[in-house]
Amino acid sequence: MSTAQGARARARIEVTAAIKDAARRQLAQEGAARLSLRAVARELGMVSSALYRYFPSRDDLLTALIIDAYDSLGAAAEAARAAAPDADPVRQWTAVCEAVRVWALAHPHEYALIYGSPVPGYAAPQTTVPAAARVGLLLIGIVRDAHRTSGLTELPLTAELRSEAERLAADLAPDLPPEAAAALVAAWAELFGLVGFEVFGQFNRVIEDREAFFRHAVTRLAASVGLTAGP
Amino acid sequence: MSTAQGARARARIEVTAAIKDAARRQLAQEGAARLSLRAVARELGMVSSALYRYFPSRDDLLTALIIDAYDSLGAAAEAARAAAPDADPVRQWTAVCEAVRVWALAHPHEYALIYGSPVPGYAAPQTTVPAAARVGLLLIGIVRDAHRTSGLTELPLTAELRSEAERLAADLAPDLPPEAAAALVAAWAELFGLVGFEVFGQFNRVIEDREAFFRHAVTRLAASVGLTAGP
DNA sequence: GTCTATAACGAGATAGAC
DNA sequence: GTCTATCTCGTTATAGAC
Repeated sequence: MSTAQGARARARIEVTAAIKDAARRQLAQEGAARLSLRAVARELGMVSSALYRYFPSRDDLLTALIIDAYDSLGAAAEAARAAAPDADPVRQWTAVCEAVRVWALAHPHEYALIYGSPVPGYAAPQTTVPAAARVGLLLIGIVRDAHRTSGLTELPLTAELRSEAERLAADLAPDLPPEAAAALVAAWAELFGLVGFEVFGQFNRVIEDREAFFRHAVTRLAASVGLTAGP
Repeated sequence: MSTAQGARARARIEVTAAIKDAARRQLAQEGAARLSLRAVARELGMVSSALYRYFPSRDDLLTALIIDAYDSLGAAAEAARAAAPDADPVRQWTAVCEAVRVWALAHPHEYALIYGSPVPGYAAPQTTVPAAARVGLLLIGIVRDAHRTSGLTELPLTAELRSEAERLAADLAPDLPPEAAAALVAAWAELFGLVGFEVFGQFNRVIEDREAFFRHAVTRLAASVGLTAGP
C-alpha cells in the first residue's frame, strides 16, 4: 500500500505540474488577468470542477505560478553567482544581473506576472514573500561579503535619508553601512527598471546592442553600491 | 451654420471625453486586458455599437487612453522642469523625476497601462511614439543644456559599448558625448524602475519613507549622467 | 452627413439541474 | 462529469432620427 500511496502522490504531483504548465501557456496567450480555470481544464481534457482538487481557486493557481516564477528566477540568479569567481564582487554582481535579464527575456510572461502590473482583484499572500526575496537577498549577500573582505568604496547619504537608511540597514544587513543599504535597494529597483524596459519593449528602436548596453549599465550599478573589482 | 457645426463638433468632443473617462474608470477596476466596450457603453447609457462612431475598435480606444496617459505624464514632467531654476540642472532633473513619481502614484492604473505589462493581443501603433517620448526628450534636454552651459562631469564607457553609445548619441543628441547618451538612457530606465517598484508595491514592507528614498536615488541618478548642482 | 438603436453573428464564460 | 440555458464579449449590417 505504500506503493499505492506513492503512486497516488506521484500522480498528484504530475497532474499539478500539468495544470501549472497549461496555465503558463495560457498566461502567455491571455495574460494573468484573463487566466481562466476552465480554459486550463479544457486544454488538459479535464472538467473544470476537477481542477479544484488541486487548486482551491483561481487565485491559488495564480499564487503557485507566482511562487514558481520567483523561485525559477531566484535559482537562475543563485546559480549565476555560484559560477562567478568568489574573489570578484563586481563579476558576481554583473553575473547575477545578467542572469536576471536572461531569465526575464526567456520567460517574459512570467516576468510580467511578478514584476509587471498587478493583477486586478488579486492580492499576493504572504507565502510569496520568501520566493520574492531571493534575488534581493542574493544582491545583499554579494555586497555584504565584499564589505567584509575587500571593503566598499565610500557612498554619499543625505541627512534627509539617514534615519530611513539606518532602518533599512538594520532590517537587511546590520553589518552594512546605512549608505550601502540605501544604495543597494535603489540599485535593486533600478536593475528591474533596465530589465523591464527591455522585456516590455520600451527599448525597441532605441537600443540596438542591448546586451552590451545592459552589461555597461549593471557595471555602473555595481559601482553605485560601492563594489570594486577583485584582483 | 458655423454654429451648428461648432455644436456638433463640441458634442463629439464631449462624448469622446466621456467615453475615455468611463474607460479609465473601467481600467482601474478590471485592468486593460479586460477593458470592455460594452461595459463602457453601459456605464454611459449608450448602446455598444454607438461607440464605434467614436472609436473604430477596442484597440483604438486603448490607443487613445495610452496616448492620453503619456501626454498627461509628459505635461506634468514638463511643467515641473519649467518651474525649476534654469541654472541648476540637478534641481531640474530631480524636479522632473519627482513629477513622474507623483503622477504615477496619482494615476497607478494609467501608469500600469503605459509602463506595466503589455496588454495581450494589443500592439501599440506608431502614433503613440511622440507622446511616449516626451519624458525621455525632457531628460535629454536637461543634460544637453547642462552640457552646453556648465558642462558635464566625465563618465566612463567600456570599449564594448562605444559603437552603440555613438549611435545612441547620434540619434538622441548629436552634441552630447557618447558616454552621456548611454548613461542617460540607462538612468531613464532606472528611473522607471524606482517608480514602478513603488507603484506596483514592491517596496511594501521594505521602504518606509519612500519620498526621501526616491529623492536620494534620483539625485544619484543625476550624478550618474554627469550633472552637477548649479550655483 | 452624423448619429443612435435594433438585431444579429460566433465565440466564450457561467450557473445550475441532472 | 455532463448538458443546457443564459450570460458576456467584439463586431457588423441595417434602419431610422436629427
